[in-house]
Amino acid sequence: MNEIDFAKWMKSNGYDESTIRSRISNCQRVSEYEGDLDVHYEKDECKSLLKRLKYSTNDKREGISPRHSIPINGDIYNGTATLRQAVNLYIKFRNNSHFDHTKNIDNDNKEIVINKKKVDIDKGLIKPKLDSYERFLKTFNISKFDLYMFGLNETIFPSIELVEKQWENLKERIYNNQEVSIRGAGRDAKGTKYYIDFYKFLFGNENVRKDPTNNLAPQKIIEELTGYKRNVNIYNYQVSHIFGRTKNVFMFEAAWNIVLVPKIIDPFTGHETKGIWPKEYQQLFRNEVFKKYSKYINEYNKILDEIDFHKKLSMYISNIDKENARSNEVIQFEKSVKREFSEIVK
DNA sequence: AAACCACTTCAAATGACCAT
DNA sequence: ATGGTCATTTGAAGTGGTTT
Repeated sequence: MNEIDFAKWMKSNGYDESTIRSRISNCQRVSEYEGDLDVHYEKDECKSLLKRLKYSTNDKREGISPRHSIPINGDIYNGTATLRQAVNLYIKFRNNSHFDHTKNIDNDNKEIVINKKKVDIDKGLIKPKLDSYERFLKTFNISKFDLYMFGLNETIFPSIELVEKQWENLKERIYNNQEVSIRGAGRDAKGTKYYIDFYKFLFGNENVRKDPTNNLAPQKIIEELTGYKRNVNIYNYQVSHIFGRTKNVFMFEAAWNIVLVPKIIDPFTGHETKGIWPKEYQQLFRNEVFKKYSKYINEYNKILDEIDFHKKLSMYISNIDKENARSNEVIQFEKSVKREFSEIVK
């Protein structure tokens, strides 16, 4: 649970300081007994949790005990209603936080310190947060929102017709034993041989290749589809896989998974940046992409079912096991391939 | 012992919905 | 329209503990 940003968000929405404290306490109490709110949010936008937090006047009349396990030392109806409301507020915050606190990022750099002992702050045991990106934006008077918008607007996507054609062609190659590339897997690309072997088993395709530079195929694809050639007519853009999964034959070469990202924005798309930044930006970016490419994302998810991926994988793994006792390499491969073939979800 | 603080619980205000 | 019922929302009151 992200108390600090939740507090900022409530503040920017005009909530009273005491209300802010109350709602944070409420949410913390729910988290303590029912699990972290962020986890609930990621799982199902807290739907199952909210179900348990339902308690009507009728329930009260009939003396039904609450469906949640949070102790309430008082009126269950009222208490449950308060907690439910707090969770709903947190959901609201999670749903539009990336828009709301970008607006007033520059207004005040004052930390709202929640539930920290005042002495500790005075003694300097708790330092206010310092973030170089925030300092940078403040110095040059750029709002976070504008930076994000720059990133979204300047990211180059291939045209949708070309994406469509290329995707059909890619699937055809996969299913018809033609050449397809993947990125090398594991240290020194040792895991790649398992991938290549697995694709033989899965589609009878014997022509899956490890990309020689780990990025040659995507470079070429983006060049063909957009007309931009690196260091010839385009500079300081980075070829980037939106959904990763570069060892997955369906994903490494899929044009709908590849974009040109301005290098200045790249830190927000990757994992080297810490804190809320990449999370926020990725959320915005993903929303855009889900709108644009929902057709392909759905199709990809369906393919996972159609090829019966999980069943085939366990068949394949148990096959290797017969010859080759359960080695570390195989365990690594199994983990990796499951990630690479995971469903794409918002 | 007074002031302060975190946290929980409660009561009142509000508004949606429904039957009349 | 009117009144009743209910869920939701809000912040103040209450509680119990710590700090000054």
